[in-house]
Amino acid sequence: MHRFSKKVSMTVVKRLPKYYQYLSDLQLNDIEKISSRELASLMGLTASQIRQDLNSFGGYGQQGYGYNVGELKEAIKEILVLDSEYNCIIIGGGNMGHAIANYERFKREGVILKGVFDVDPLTVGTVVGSVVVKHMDELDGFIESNEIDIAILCVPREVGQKVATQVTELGVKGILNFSPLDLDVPSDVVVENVNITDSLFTLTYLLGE
Amino acid sequence: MHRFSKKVSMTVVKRLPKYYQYLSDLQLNDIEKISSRELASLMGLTASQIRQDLNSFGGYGQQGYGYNVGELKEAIKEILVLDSEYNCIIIGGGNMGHAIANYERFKREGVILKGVFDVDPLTVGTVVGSVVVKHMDELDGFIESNEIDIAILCVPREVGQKVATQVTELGVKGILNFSPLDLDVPSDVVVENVNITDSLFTLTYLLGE
DNA sequence: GGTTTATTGTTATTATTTTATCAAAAAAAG
DNA sequence: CTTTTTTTGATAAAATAATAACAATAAACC
Ligand SMILES: NC(=O)c1ccc[n+]([C@@H]2O[C@H](COP(=O)([O-])OP(=O)(O)OC[C@H]3O[C@@H](n4cnc5c(N)ncnc54)[C@H](O)[C@@H]3O)[C@@H](O)[C@H]2O)c1
Ligand SMILES: NC(=O)c1ccc[n+]([C@@H]2O[C@H](COP(=O)([O-])OP(=O)(O)OC[C@H]3O[C@@H](n4cnc5c(N)ncnc54)[C@H](O)[C@@H]3O)[C@@H](O)[C@H]2O)c1
Repeated sequence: MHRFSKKVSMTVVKRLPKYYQYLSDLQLNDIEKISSRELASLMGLTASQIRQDLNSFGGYGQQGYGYNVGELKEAIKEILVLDSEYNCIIIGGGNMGHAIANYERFKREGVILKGVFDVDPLTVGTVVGSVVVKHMDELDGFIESNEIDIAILCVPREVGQKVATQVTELGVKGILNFSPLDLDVPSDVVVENVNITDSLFTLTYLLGE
Repeated sequence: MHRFSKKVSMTVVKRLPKYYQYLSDLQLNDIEKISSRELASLMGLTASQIRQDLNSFGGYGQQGYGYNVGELKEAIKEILVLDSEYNCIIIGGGNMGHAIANYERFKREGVILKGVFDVDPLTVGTVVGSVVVKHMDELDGFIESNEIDIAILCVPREVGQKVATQVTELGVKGILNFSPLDLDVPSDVVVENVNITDSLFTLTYLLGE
C-alpha cells in the first residue's frame, strides 16, 4: 500500500511526526533548506541519526546543500499517509471525548470528525465539537453508511474492550485508544494507545532521580 | 534519591507503569502469585523480557513459585515514587485542562490538583474539576506558598515555552506537557510530553501499511 | 575551470535491547 | 526423604538502534 519500497523501522516512524512538525514550522518561516546538523540542534537529535533516519526512505538530501524543507516534508507526509482524508468517530462524549472533539488540529490534518457516540441520556443530544452526540444504538447503521476509518475511544476502562470489539466488527480498522487497557483486536486492525497516566508515572520516576 | 541501587534503564522504566497496572488488576482479583510466563501472555510480552526487566532491580521472584503480586507491585510503586504525594497545578483551563482536572485517577495515585490557571477572563472564576480557576497573575504567590511539584501544561503551543519558563523560574521541577512543542528547561527540571497528534499520525501510518 | 568547502549517503563501530538457553533453587509430588 | 516439576536469575546470543567516520558529490568561491 505504501509508495515507499524501503521498509521504515517503527522506531523511525515514531519520530516522523516530530520531523513533520519541525519541517512545517520551518516552512512557515520561509526557510527552504536545512542541513542535518542544523536540524539536529533544533530537534535535539544527532546529525548522524537524522541522516540515517531520512535515508531509510528515499534520498531527499543533496551533498553540499542539505535537505529541501518542502520536499522532505511532503515525503514524510506521504509516508505517514497524511495526504488522504480519514473519517473518524469519537466513542464516549465525556471529558476526553469533548477535548478531542474540540481540537481543531485533527481536521486540519485531514482527520474529519463524523460523529460522537455515548450511552448517557444526558450526553446524547448535546453538541460536542461540531456534531450532535448520538446514542450507541445508532452506531451500526452510522458506521456502515459513513465509511469510518478511525474510532477514537474515550470510554471508561470497563467498557473499552466491548466497544473496541463492536467497532471492529463493524469494519473500523484503526483505533486511537485513550482507555488505560490493552485492546484485543483482529490482526488487520491497528491500535494506537494514548496512556496519559503512564506518562505521569514516568514523570514521577524522573522527579525522584 | 532512589531506594534502588541498580540502575533501571529508561526503556524498562517506560514499561513499569504497565506492569503496575496489570499487577494492580491481578491484586484486585485476589491473585497473589504469577509466573513470568503467565504475565507475559497477559501483557503481550515475552517471559524472558519480563524476567530481564524485573531483574534489573531486586530479586522479587522465586524459583518454582513465580512472583508475589502484592510485593512486586509495591516494589514498582516505590521505584516510580508513587508512594509519595505530589501537588500539581494545571495551566490552561481549556478543553484539555478541563479533561485532566476532572480525571479522578490522578488523585487516587497521589497527584493532588491544587489549582488551575488561565488568562481568559471568561475562564477565570469558573469551576474546573475541584477548584476555581485563578488568573495567571496569581501564579507566583500561589506556587511559592503551595510547594507545587508538577505543572500540567494545557496551553496553546504559542505560549507553551513562555509558561514553562515561568513555572520553572518559580521552582517547579516537573512538567507534564500537552502542547506540541519541545520545551527548553533547566537541566534539573524534567518534562514528559504527551503528544496526541503524534499518536494519531502513527495510526495513519499503520493504517496505510 | 579548478579548488575549496559543505554536507550528504553509506559503511563501520559501538551501545542497547530483546530473545534464547540453562544451571540452580524452590516447591510439589510421591 | 527423594525425585520430579516448575520457574527463576544469570549468562550468552541475536537483533536492533545509535553514533562515528569518511569517501563521494554538489555547491560556492576565486
Ligand atoms: N480525562 C482525562 O484526562 C483522562 C486521562 C487519561 C485517561 N483517560 C481515559 O479516557 C477515558 C475517558 O475518560 P473521561 O475522563 O472522558 O471519562 P468520562 O467519564 O468523562 O467520559 C466517559 C464517557 O463514556 C460514556 N460511556 C460509558 N459507557 C459507554 C459505552 N458503553 N458506550 C459509549 N459511551 C459510553 C459515558 O457516558 C461518558 O460520557 C477513560 O478510559 C479514562 O481512563 C482520561
Ligand atoms: N484538546 C485536545 O484534544 C488536544 C489534543 C492534542 C494536543 N492538545 C494541546 O493541548 C493544549 C491545550 O489544548 P486545548 O484544546 O485545551 O486548547 P484550549 O484553547 O481549549 O485551551 C487553552 C487554554 O489556555 C489558556 N491560555 C492561553 N494563553 C495562556 C497563558 N499565557 N497562560 C495561561 N493560560 C493561557 C486559554 O485561555 C485557554 O483556556 C494545546 O497546546 C493543544 O495543542 C490538545
